[in-house]
Amino acid sequence: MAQHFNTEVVSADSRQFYKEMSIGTAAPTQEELQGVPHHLLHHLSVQDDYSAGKFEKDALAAIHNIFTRHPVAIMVGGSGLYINAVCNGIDDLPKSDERIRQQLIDQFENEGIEALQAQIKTLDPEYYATADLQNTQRLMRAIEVCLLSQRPYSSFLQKQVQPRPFNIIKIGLNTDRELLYNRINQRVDAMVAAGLLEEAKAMYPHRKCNALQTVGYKELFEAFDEKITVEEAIATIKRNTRRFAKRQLTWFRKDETTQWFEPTQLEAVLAYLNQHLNA
RNA sequence: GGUGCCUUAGCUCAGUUGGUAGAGCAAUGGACUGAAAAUCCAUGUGUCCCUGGUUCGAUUCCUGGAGGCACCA
Repeated sequence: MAQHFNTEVVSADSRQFYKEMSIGTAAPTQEELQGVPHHLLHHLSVQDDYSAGKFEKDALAAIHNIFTRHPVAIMVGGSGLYINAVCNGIDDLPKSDERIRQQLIDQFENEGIEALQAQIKTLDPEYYATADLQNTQRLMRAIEVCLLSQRPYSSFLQKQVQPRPFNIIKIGLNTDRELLYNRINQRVDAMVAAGLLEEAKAMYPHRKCNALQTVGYKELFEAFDEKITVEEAIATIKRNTRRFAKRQLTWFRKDETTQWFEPTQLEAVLAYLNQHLNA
């Protein structure tokens, strides 16, 4: 598609950002890039902090950069929250604070989820009323925002779509579930054949980094710690990738402006795009 | 060929003193505002191998058969 429009690509894949992670993230090879310039691909190290908020800024900068040369830009990827941040905007929340986050993790481990629930009930009753009270990560983030800002977390959530100075056309790709799962299983085997174990081994010292909380690596770390066998780890990678694909579909199906195609329907996608670009 | 055991959800198995069934895993649906390939919520899955018999009623008991495993020959 980028070749058809003679333009460039912005990656919205939150794991292909990291230059040390190529095999396990199925990052495109030099050959697959086909000479098309790609932005926000392998531009970070696994030790870097990154977030949806930073991605919004970086991606918008990359898109405007492309617009100085081409009338069309293409964003590709799988991380729904990150794509939403670019398409709709993300509210200006305080960014995470390592010290407070560690305090909350300690509190959770010592006092349980009830302590977090009680705290958010006091700090932000409005959020408490609708929050997923079993989701410790989300509770900790909400408490963190309240503590950092001295304001309720819910007061930041505008839920307003930010206007963008460009039109957005959304294309979704999906196929028969059995075929999709077969291809996922084959892809994992191909990763293993391409040296996934060696890549994961090299990342083992960084296993605590957020970037390594990733399907394909976290399971192998368990095998390196001899908690499971390598065969079990590979089977679990396949299962977790299937589940991840299902969650992606759940996320993207919610957006009614997305037009869905089979992955093989390049001509139909191009026809759809041309029709909407001229409109 | 003989003897014994087994056959129940996609898989591994539990169970019904006879009233058509349930765990784990897999799977399915959903949520999602700086950890998002993260995190969290919800939900079933059935000719109980086939056949005839006993019975108001059989997946359960009995006859015969099929398939599997083990041992003996």
